[in-house]
Amino acid sequence: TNGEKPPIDPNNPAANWLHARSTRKKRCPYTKHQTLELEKEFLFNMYLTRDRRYEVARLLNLTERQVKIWFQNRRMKMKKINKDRSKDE
Amino acid sequence: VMILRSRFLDARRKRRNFNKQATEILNEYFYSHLSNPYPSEEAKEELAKKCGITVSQVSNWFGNKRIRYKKNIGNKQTERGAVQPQNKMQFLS
DNA sequence: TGTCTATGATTTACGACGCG
DNA sequence: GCGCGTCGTAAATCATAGAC
Repeated sequence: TNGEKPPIDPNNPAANWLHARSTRKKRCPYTKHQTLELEKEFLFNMYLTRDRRYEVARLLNLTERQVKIWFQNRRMKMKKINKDRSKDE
Repeated sequence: VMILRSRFLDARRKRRNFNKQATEILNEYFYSHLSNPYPSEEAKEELAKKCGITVSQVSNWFGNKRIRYKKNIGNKQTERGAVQPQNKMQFLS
């Protein structure tokens, strides 16, 4: 839903495949401590209540949105791991 | 058996570069669909089978390829190989 | 053998879309 | 409509095979 062309557009690379959000927050790797605590919380429950999300965010100095998205990504990761394991025969 | 199994799992866990033929197949698909290098789930499955890798690995490869290709535009990286003179990228006007 | 860089995998952050 | 769910992805980063 927007452009943001790479620096150059030599001839016609046919690379119109969009994407490239200009307003996106840059990825910021979490600290070992943050990741460890998030993993512990995930072990306790894969889904967060509103209150728990607020508390975790406050404790780890992350936004609630970051915590919410971390859990979403973590659930996807778990799904992939389970899929790979099941293909182990 | 446990030892063999764990050894097998360990061996698989280690990353290995894909063999030349697999890379050629993936590149051929990529460059012949340059205007829209996003294989469908079905296409990914077929590529995975032909390359002897998993669908996830195909997805990883295309993700890496798209971003790294973009980062090179302007470079001489027309990358040899699969692009036939009679390119297939048409329409989309 | 000891650098490095290319490559496959993983980690953040969203957009698109679904459901209650 | 909102709010949180999944799915597929971009982009940055990680880990280390492998080339040199």
